[in-house]
Amino acid sequence: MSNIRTVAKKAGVSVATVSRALQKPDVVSEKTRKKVQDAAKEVGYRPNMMAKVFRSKKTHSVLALVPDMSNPFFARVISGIQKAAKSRGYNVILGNTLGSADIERDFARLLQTSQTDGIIQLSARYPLESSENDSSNPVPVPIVNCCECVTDDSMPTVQLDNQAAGKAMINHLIQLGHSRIGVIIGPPESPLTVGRMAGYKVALHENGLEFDEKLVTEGDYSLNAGEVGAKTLLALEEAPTAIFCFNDEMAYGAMRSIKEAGLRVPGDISVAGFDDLPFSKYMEPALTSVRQPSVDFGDVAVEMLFELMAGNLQGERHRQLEFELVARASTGRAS
Amino acid sequence: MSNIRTVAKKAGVSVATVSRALQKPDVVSEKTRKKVQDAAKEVGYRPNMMAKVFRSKKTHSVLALVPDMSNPFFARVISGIQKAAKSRGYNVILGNTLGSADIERDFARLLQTSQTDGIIQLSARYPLESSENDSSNPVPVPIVNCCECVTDDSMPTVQLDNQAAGKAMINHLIQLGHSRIGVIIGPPESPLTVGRMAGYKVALHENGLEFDEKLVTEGDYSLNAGEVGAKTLLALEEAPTAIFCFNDEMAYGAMRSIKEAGLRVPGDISVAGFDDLPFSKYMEPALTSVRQPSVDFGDVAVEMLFELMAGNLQGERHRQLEFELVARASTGRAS
DNA sequence: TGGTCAAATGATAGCGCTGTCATTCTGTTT
DNA sequence: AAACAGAATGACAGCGCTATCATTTGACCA
Repeated sequence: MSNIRTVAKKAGVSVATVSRALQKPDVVSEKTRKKVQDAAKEVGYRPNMMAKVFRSKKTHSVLALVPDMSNPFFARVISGIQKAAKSRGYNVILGNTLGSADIERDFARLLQTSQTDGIIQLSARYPLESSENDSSNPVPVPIVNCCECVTDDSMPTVQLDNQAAGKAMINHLIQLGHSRIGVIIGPPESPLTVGRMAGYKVALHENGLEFDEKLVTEGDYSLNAGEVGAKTLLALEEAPTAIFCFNDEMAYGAMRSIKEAGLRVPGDISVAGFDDLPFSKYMEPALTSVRQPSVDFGDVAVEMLFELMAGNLQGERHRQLEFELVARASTGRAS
Repeated sequence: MSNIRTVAKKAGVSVATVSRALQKPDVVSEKTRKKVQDAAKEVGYRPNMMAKVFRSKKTHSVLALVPDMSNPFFARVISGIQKAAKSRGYNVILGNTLGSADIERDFARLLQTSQTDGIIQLSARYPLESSENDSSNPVPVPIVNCCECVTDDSMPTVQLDNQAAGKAMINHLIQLGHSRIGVIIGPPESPLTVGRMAGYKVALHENGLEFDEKLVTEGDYSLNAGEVGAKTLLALEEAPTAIFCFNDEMAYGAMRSIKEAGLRVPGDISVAGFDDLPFSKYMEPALTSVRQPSVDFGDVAVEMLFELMAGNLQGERHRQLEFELVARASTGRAS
């Protein structure tokens, strides 16, 4: 393996000049630059990036912490992250945490051991031990939260206005004449769930409707959870005429249960989701949902992370992206 | 940031001993080990992994090259890769190539610049320039192909017997009485497509059926491609009574087109997919498909890659995983 | 021609760690 | 007690590169 010294010898210049010619071409004369480039090509020089990383203390990589890679929504966010990172010459290290705080911490340690320059966290937790979050630390820890909000206000986030989104969807259903609206929520402690639930309650309240706790079922965002949740809601004495699921996959599962029970969507019961996955408009009937700008999430998160890493996070610490209510055939007038 | 020297000083030993105490605890006495560990904790020592990587020439990371992250099948394979890698103390760098050979090469260069120890390639191409594939190179380049096969026989692969799988599905349809079976294939040059098509033809031939080129449509594995492909097939003078899509997403799209045309699945036309995504059994009707052991793919690929990196790839260069035909409601007797 | 200044280049230290080899310590055997 | 083996530790070079500072070169003008 040829190194920088080989090239220097070949080109008849110093190693420093080789380094400069290759890293900041504008500070060497055109003649030497050419000489160095030719020499490099001739000896098949490939810079040892690890040496560079070691010396320059920049790994040029970011860590993406994601609870579940095979969740299509996250997959899309990640692909946005990766694209944005790549365009800045950065690599993405994948941290599939399976929702475990231990695994998260484990991965986050990559930051402390100089293996990554920053972290984008897709779940609601601050991934480092709190001792590391020491506010006495003058340098901000380069971590950005994406899609989820965190209670810890100091952590920069890019997120949706989940309350507004929840409210918008419930309003949509109320306008269609529904008054008993079931919800299949995510983990109750998640800020995301809390936000959407708040929107749910506000919308009910503003329309003079009572909140009924029995209409709230908990799920884990899986197809199966939607199936089970819908069954639970259908079994109620006063079953809802509409079900709002906190992600599309649960909505798919819910629709399955409803059809199995011999009911029609939306004839007998309306179903709405959240995320608006590409598949949702292919559902039968096509699913009403709240579109999240998944790829943009990745984009903005990377942008914020870079500002943070550069030490000049300008503007909002908490940025909000726009959602869009996409009304399709799965929601209709209350029967 | 405290370094190894700080710890050495604190513990009253040499830096070499600190390194040993932390990296290979069994070669130092229990007393010093304890001393070092305490000192390390006291000064908050975090080893600089980049220095270690640089020095030891092992990045402890592998690159996963994937054409499309948001394809659920790939997402699952990747999550298998990441899990297997992590269990060996390795990180996964994500290379979303969007199918572009240039981007692939770009990423693959991480190998040549010592930024990664090995590559798992999820598409059919050899990612490096062919000059790098020089067989005169005594050290095998640590690249494993996963899910796709490659024509280049020298590249280790883990794959399905696509021909057998294609044949099995066609046989299933023939047994149901279908004789005009449409297919929506992937990129025609892909070995994966070639294999499944070969199975298609063999099954036809063995059952005394004619191959009709008009029944073959090309797609790009997207929902939309399935939709378009099915429309094309339905518009044929002699439309097929069954459609076999080379992945599940295209099957979802196809089912949509069929229903839109006022036909029923499987009453008027049967539909089958490939991959058996978790969602497929939630489809209405539930989709008949070929199950691929997606997570296992990742597992085995990592295992092979490690053997390769250790320089002792034992056993088969081309490993095969078992598929399973999952017959569900979307395929039925020919009308 | 000589002086001045900026541009270009060279020389060199050292990033934090590990691998190698030399040295010291420990316990056992004669 | 001497001899010795093996375990434990120390000393130190150096991985390939970049950052820093020193030096040289070249352009320009008085």
